[in-house]
Amino acid sequence: MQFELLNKDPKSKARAGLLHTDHGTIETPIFMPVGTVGSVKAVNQQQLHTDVQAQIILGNTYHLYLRPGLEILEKAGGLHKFNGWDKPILTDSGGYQVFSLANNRKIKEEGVVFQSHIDGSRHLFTPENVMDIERTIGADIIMAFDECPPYPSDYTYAKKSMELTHRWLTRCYTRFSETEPKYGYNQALFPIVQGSTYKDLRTQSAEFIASMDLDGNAIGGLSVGEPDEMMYEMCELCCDILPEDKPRYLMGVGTPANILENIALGVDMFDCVMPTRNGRNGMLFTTQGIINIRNKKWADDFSPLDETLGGLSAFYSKAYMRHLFVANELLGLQIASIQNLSFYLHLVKEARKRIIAGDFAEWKNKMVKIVSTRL
RNA sequence: GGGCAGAUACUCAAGUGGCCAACGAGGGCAGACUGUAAAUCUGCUAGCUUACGCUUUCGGAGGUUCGAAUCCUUCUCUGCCCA
Repeated sequence: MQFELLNKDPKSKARAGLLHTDHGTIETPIFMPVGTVGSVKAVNQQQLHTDVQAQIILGNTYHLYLRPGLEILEKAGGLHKFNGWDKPILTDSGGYQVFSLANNRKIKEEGVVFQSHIDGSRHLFTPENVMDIERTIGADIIMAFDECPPYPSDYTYAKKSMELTHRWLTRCYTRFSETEPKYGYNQALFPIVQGSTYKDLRTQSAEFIASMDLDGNAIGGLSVGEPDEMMYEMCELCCDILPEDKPRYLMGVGTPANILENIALGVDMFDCVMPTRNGRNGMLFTTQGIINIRNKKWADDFSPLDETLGGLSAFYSKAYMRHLFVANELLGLQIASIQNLSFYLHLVKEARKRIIAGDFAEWKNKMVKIVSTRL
C-alpha cells in the first residue's frame, strides 16, 4: 500500500492524496460507507459503484466472524469474492463492539471475552486471533484491535485503557508481521490512537502510534458523545503528530459538518453509519441541508430530492419519498441510503477539488453552514 | 310491530359507582441516531397552560347519589332475530 500526498490547502491543514491498494486507488479525502456484515444496508454493490460512487467500504470483524463465520469466508476466497465488491475493503477490528456491547463483554489483558448478541455464545478476541480473523476476511486495510473507551472516561481509566490498547497494538503488529495475506493481495495494518479527551494521553498515544511506522494511522475513541469542539481539538492534536506522508483515518465520524471540519484538520479517511442508519430512519442529507422526510411539510413538495446530485436523487420527489416512508415501503430505505451516501461521497469529492484548487478553507466555512441547515 | 345486542377520544377497542381526561392497538404529529445488537428508539396526540393546575368530555335529554363513562327513565341511531 502506498500513499501519495498530492496537494495541501494553503489556508488549512487539508490535504488531497491517492491511496494505492491492490484493489485500486482511493482518492482522498474519502468517505467509506459502512457495510458491517459485508453489506451496506439497503444498497447493492452495483448501486455502490454507479450511484454512490463508493471507492472503499467497511466490514466488521466481530459481525463477520459470528456470521457467516470464517470457514465460509475462507472457502469463498475472502470477503471481496463473497460479496462481489472488487474495490478496497477495510475491516474494523471489533474494538468498537468492545464499546457498544459493553453489557456482554469482559476486558482482560489477554483480550476480550464477548457474548454473541446473536445466540449468547461466548468468544474470546485477542490481538492475535483478531489479526488472523482479519487476514481471513481478507480486507485491504485491517484495523488493530483496540479498546474504544466511552465518553466521559475518567483520567485513570482512559490512561489504563490507552496503555492496554498500546500493548495490544504491539501484539497485533507481531502477529501481523508473522503472517501472510491469504488471497494473494497485500493487506495493511492501521494502528489506532486512543487517549479519550485528555491532551497528554492523546499526545502520548499519537507519538506511540506514529513510531510504529505503519502504512496508515487511525484516530479512534472520538464521536462517542463528546462535544464537537472537543473532538476537533483532539483530532487536530493527533493529526499534528501523525506523519504527514501516511493517510489519517478518523474512525466513526460523522456529520457532514464534522467531516468538513476534520478534513480541514488533516484527516484523509472517514467512515460513519450516519448516512445509512439515519437515512433508514428518514433523515436525508442533501446539498441544500438536512431533511426529515417524514415531516408533514414535504407531503406535497414535488420538487426533486436533490437535483444537484442527479441520478435517483433528481428523479424522485420529496413528496414521493415522504409517502414511501409514511407507508413503510422498502424502496424508501433504498433511495434514502443512496441519497445520503451519494451526498457524502459528493461532499468529499468537492472538498478534494477545492483542496487541489487551493480554495478549500473558504468553501468549507460556507458549506458547513449549508450542510447543517435543517430544512 | 315485537325481542335481543350495542353506541367511549381521529379509528378500532378496554373500562360496568370514586384510584378516569379515561388501559391497549392503530393512525397522526414531532424528536433522537456519529469505527451498526437500529427498516430502530423516544415523546406528544380533548381545550387552555412552560409547569402546577383549571375547564369541558364517554349517542341526546332528564334523574338517583356526597360522587356517574359506569345505576334508573326516556328519546335517537345501528346490528341481528321473530312477525
